[in-house]
Amino acid sequence: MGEVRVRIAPSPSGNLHVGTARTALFNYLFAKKTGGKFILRVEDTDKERSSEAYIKNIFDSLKAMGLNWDEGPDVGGPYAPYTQSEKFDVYQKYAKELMDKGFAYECYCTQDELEEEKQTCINEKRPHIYSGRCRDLSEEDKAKFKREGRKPAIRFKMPSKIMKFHDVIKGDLEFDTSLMGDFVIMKSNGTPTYNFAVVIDDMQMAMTHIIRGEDHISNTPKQIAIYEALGAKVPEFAHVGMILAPDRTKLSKRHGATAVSDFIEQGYLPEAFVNFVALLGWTPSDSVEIKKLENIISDFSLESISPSNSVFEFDKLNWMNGQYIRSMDNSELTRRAMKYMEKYDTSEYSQEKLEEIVASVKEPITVLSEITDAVEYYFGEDVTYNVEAQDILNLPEAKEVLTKSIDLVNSFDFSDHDGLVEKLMAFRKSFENVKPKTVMWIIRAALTGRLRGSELSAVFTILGKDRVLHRINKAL
RNA sequence: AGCGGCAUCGUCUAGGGGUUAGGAUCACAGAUUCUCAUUCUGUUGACACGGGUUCGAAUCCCGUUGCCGCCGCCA
Repeated sequence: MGEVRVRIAPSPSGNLHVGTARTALFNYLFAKKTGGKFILRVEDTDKERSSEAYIKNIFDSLKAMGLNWDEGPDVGGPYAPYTQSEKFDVYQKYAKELMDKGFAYECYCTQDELEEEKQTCINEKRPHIYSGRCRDLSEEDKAKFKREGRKPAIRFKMPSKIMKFHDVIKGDLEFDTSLMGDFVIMKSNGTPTYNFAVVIDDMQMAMTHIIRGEDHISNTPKQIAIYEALGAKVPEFAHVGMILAPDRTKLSKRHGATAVSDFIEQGYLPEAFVNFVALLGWTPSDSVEIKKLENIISDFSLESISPSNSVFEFDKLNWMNGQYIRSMDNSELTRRAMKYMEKYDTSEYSQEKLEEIVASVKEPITVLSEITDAVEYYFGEDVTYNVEAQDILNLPEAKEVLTKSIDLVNSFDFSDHDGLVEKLMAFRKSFENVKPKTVMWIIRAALTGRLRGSELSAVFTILGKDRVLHRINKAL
């Protein structure tokens, strides 16, 4: 077998979808594993629904996930162009070839006629298949239709037979193509339909394996028929199950995020996202689930992908993202967290201090966007107290604790963190009738306005003596 | 309606004629503790149903059911 060539062929009619992202990932993994090429092709034959903004989103998302392509619209390659709208003439050429060889014919049916035919089938409870009434149109008929101003579409003559093919993931598949009817390959406006354009491109671009969602299984016999009519080599197929929302319907806007960029925007790390998505259908052989892309590559195989659909649940994604956040080094984490701290004046802190802040709040965080709220009390002179904090500060013992804590703070050497912790630990146990935990709560409430957050020692050192005293006095 | 695919804890999955049906996540409990959390330990929880083949079926076969997909001059 020669070099493996696989592709991801998104249609730029929306941002990069989670399902497309996973298909891209599997293609990428397979290419890297086999030393082959991963190609990006833009399927924008439907001009109305395609846009530049979506193309950019798709490219950016793929790059963010680390799925870099060897050939594509931007980087070029030996089979350029990699954008379908730039090669309409090519499809026309092949459509003509198919007509010349008798594999295709012009169809002058109007939308209304087609619709009527379909309704009849439905009423008679027959499968709705195009009748093929234009198969044997005479030249006079054609001329007549043309005079009426009708523009022909081109249909492929679907041979009637039992078509069998092997799918790397699903196994042996069998279809009765007599149930499919002659389908359109060129629309009357001169542009190709999906089923035709993919085949032409995959053939021209010498794809060896077609790895895609199982929503394309039923299209496969049609595509194979075109390959055969063209005398081209049929590639291997591998159909991956669908990704479903928790309610087991198709993942859509109403379930929240569906685009990779939505997830990144919310603060999911692209590397965590890729890792999670890989686990939808693929399992590491050593059962270590947290794995970098390069380690997944060596362990990957197409055959081991699960044939069934999988439900996309946030629980595990959140857990995994938290794992990535906690294991990331602080300077990198801070760099990525900056955009979630834009509402604050971060200039009051040095880079080093900012890293301390981020490090001190990162533990409970599952998505980066939670940083915004988590660091709130590190900015500004005063804090606002939430309900829990108010209750604690209203405790009768609060006044005593806070008053005494002023002496404690005055005794601190803010440059000696260990010493500070030692004094703090002693302080919390120094009350006879106030529990250590409550002592800490009172101070925490005064300094941060809440009962949860960074370790208190970190709050002290980051805030600094002046602001600590200010907040204690304010609380008093 | 027809055609195709799929079916193991709630979810992601391992396994694939004889297993205490394994792991991860979630939930719950305990331990640790500068609050919450993290971390650690433990617990609950599954082979869709009915036939068949077999000494033996969750595993193979058939059927049923359920879910998903396709039946477009969308991709």
